[in-house]
Formats: sequence, structure tokens, C-alpha cells
Amino acid sequence: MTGAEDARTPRERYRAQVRAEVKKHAWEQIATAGASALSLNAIAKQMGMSGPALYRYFASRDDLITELVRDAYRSLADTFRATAGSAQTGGAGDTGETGVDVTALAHALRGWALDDPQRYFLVYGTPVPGYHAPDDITAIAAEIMATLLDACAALPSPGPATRFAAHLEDHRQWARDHPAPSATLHRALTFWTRLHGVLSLELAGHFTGMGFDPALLFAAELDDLRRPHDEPTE
Amino acid sequence: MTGAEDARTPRERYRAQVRAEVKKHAWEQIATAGASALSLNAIAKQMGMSGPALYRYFASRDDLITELVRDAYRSLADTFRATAGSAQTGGAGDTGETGVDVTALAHALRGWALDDPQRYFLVYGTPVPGYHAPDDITAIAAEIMATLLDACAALPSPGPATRFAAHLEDHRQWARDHPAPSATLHRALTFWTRLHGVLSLELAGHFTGMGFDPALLFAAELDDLRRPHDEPTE
DNA sequence: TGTACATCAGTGAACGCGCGTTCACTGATGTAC
DNA sequence: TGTACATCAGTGAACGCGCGTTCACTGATGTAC
Repeated sequence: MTGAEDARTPRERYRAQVRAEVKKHAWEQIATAGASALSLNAIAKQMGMSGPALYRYFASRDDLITELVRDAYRSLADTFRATAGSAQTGGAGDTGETGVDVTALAHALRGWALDDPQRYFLVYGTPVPGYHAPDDITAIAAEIMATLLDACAALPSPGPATRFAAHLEDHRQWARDHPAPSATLHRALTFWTRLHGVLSLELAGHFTGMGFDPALLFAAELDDLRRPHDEPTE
Repeated sequence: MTGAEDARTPRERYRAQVRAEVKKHAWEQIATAGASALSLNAIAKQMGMSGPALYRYFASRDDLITELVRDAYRSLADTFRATAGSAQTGGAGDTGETGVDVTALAHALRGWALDDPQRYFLVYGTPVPGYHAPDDITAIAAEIMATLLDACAALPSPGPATRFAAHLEDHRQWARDHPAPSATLHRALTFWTRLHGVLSLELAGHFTGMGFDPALLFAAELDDLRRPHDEPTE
């Protein structure tokens, strides 16, 4: 068995290939000069084509950027799903918990971010005022959050009933279908904001010259997230 | 006494005034379309001047942007200093600690960020690949960090001796002149990354549609930062 | 107070550039009989 | 297998635009005697 049949016509396959190559050059351009410097004409030149040729493949510059954003989200969602699927805890003398490992997710996130910082910033960086992502991208973001929620739900202790968790009790539209208690939602949000806090400052270079190893700060935050906390004072 | 003498000549005062007006329009443009869309010609048009006139006031577009970045840093540093100077703890039946109040700093940071999100992102948002801030801006960043360190040093408990603090023991170039123990440095860094994590995701709109109140998540993180923690497990 | 000069703000024309995008067209590839 | 037609990739010219930046110049403001 040499592989599944490719139902696509040669033309379709060629189209897909050129589209992929355009995107590849687009990412290189973004990595070099930032997303705002992305230029269709420059990409065409790099590919040895004339500018208007690209309009066979993308309706407009905005269209291309939106697709890059979508691909970035999709890439992170897939990375999360793959990590969640293969990295269950409970194997090596652990505390007996089962399910998705939140530590593995954290390292997957960090790896994904370091792999291409500008891709990370295209998702989580400075927003362009007025831009609204289409619905299908929002759906991918929700998918990412769902994977994270599953992992947090699998943590040994459900976490303390924080005041913010009480607020979430009545404000959990984003997770209304998830069975996890609100304390777990709080944990997931905290996981997200804390790791993003370290990662985005690190990738933006705000730690350079300070001397310490950002990976260890990341690890410290992760350790803290895994540790059950006291009840909040008062 | 109607005020101190203004040693500046009328021409100098005029210059300063026009420069300020240029910056004002620049900020409006950034708020509307992001920093990458900033255009000298557009600013001149808004001011009813011709484009080249602005070159009397700024050497180049990059020069203007650098100055906006500097002003943003300066603004945050001043806000922090003012907050630290006027908001000592220990007044209202507190636990007896004295010195700068970290809670006040946190709220000052949040207020400053919400006041002008694009200004926040100009400081902490997506970096432009290849751009390096001049030294005097780095110095302002250090000033901000110093104020934060002072506040963390004034917290009731010095915090536990975390593993990361042990690493900082030998990697605290950025705070080699500060008397605070490394555990306090760890606290300051955590303060920074956690609050930035919540703020940047909030300002970028990643919480919109989720239903909860970002202010309460921010408050929850702040509460957690103020609470002394257990020793790390193991 | 008045005159001569220097300083400086602002203009308008111009340069060169690269951008996104449209359009009519050529030539190659695939499809139908 | 060959022919007629439809589909589609890619080109080159062109449009209009706005950008940053320079330059020589005008006119107003300030300074020195």
C-alpha cells in the first residue's frame, strides 16, 4: 500500500503547492520585518513571478494575512491536540492522576512559540485596531481552550474555590458545555495568562540583558500552576 | 507667585508646542490604525501644514517613533514613581508593613494600560524585528523595574526561597545594586509577567465574548501575588 | 528708536519608490466527442 | 488517436496612490549695534 488515492486533479495539486510556497515566503518576510511589512509584490519577486500572478491564489493581501493567521491558530490547535493525545500522565510513578498532562501542554506551547516568535505574535501580539477575525478562527481559538480545559480538569486537585471562580459560576459562556467546575476554569485561564506573560515578554526581548534564564522562569510558573494552593485569605 | 520663570525663548516654547502637537496627532493615528500606519505626511495634513515642515521638528519618521516609545516608557515610569511616592501601605488597619504598596502599583499599571492600549503595546507588544531601543530607553525600563522591586521588597513576607530564586542568586545582573534578596526579585518578575499576561490578552481582545470580567481576573492574580506561598513541593 | 543682519519656520516642487490592484491578452493544460 | 473547445496560469502595461525625504526659496521673527 503506497498511500491513499489523491482525489485532487493535477491542477488542484499544483494550486495547493503554489499557495503553500507563497505562504512560506510570506512567513519568511514576516519573520524578517514583521507582519505589517508583508508585500504581495515582494513575494512574487522572490518566487520569480510577476505581481498580479498571485491574485490567482489569493483574493487580496488581507486575504493572505487572514489565512496566515488561521494557519497559525490551526497549527497551535493541532500541536495541542497531538500533545494531549500522546502525553497522558500517570505513567512514571506519578500521583495517580490520569488524563491529559498540563505540563506537556505548557512545554508544547513554549516550543511552538520559540519555533517562530512572529507566528506567536500574529496570534497573541499587538492587535490591529479594527481588525476582527472571522468566525472560523474564533472557533479554533475555542478548540485550543477546550484542550487546555481538559488538561486542567485532569489535574489531581480541582483547585480551591476562589472568589474569581465564584464569578465564573455565572460567567462561563465560553465553557458552558464543559463539565469542569468553575475552579478548573479559573485554573485554565491562569495557565493561559501566566505562561503567555512569560513567553511574550521573553520573545519580545524584555529579558535580554537581565542575566537569568527565561526557561527557568517559565518552569517556575508552571510548577506553581501545578501546585494546589491555600484558600485565599479572608 | 504666578509660577517659575520660563527660561525658554518664545521660539523655544513655540517649537516645544508644535512638537507636542505633532506627537498628539501621532498618538491618535496609532490609536486608530496601529503604529505601523503612522505617516508624517498624514500628520502634517491634519495640522494644516505641508509634509516637509515636520522635518524642522523631527529628523525622520523613525526618530518620531523612537520619541513616542521613549515618552511611553517615561509616562509609565512617572506613573509608577508617583504611585510609589504617594501610596505607602500601613495606614488603614493593615498588617503593619510599610513602604511602597504593590497593590497600588498594580492598579496604576492597569489604569495606565487601559488609558491607551496602543501605548501599552508600543512598550510591551509585538517587537519589530531588528529594532533596538536606544540606551536611554533601556534605562527608563530599569527605573520602572527598580520601583517595582522597591514595592516587592516592602511586602510583609520576603517570599519563599524558590528554586528559581536560587538561580537568580547568580543571575541578577539587572538588580545587582538592589539590596533585596533573590526571592524578592523572583516576586517582582512574577508580578510583572502575570499582570502583563492578563493585561495584554485583555487589551488584545482575547477575552471578549468569554463573558467574565477581566478586571476580576486581574484582581485574582494580584491577590495571589500578595499572598505568601507554601514552599515548592519536593 | 531705527536699521542691518542672522536665524529659523514653512512652502511647493520634485525625486524615486513600492505598493495593491485591474485589465486585456498569450500560451499551456486539461476535457469532450 | 485526433480534433475542437474550455479552463486556467501567468504576463506586461497601466492606474492611482501615498510614502519618506531633499532642496531652493520666501517671509516672518528675533538680535546687535
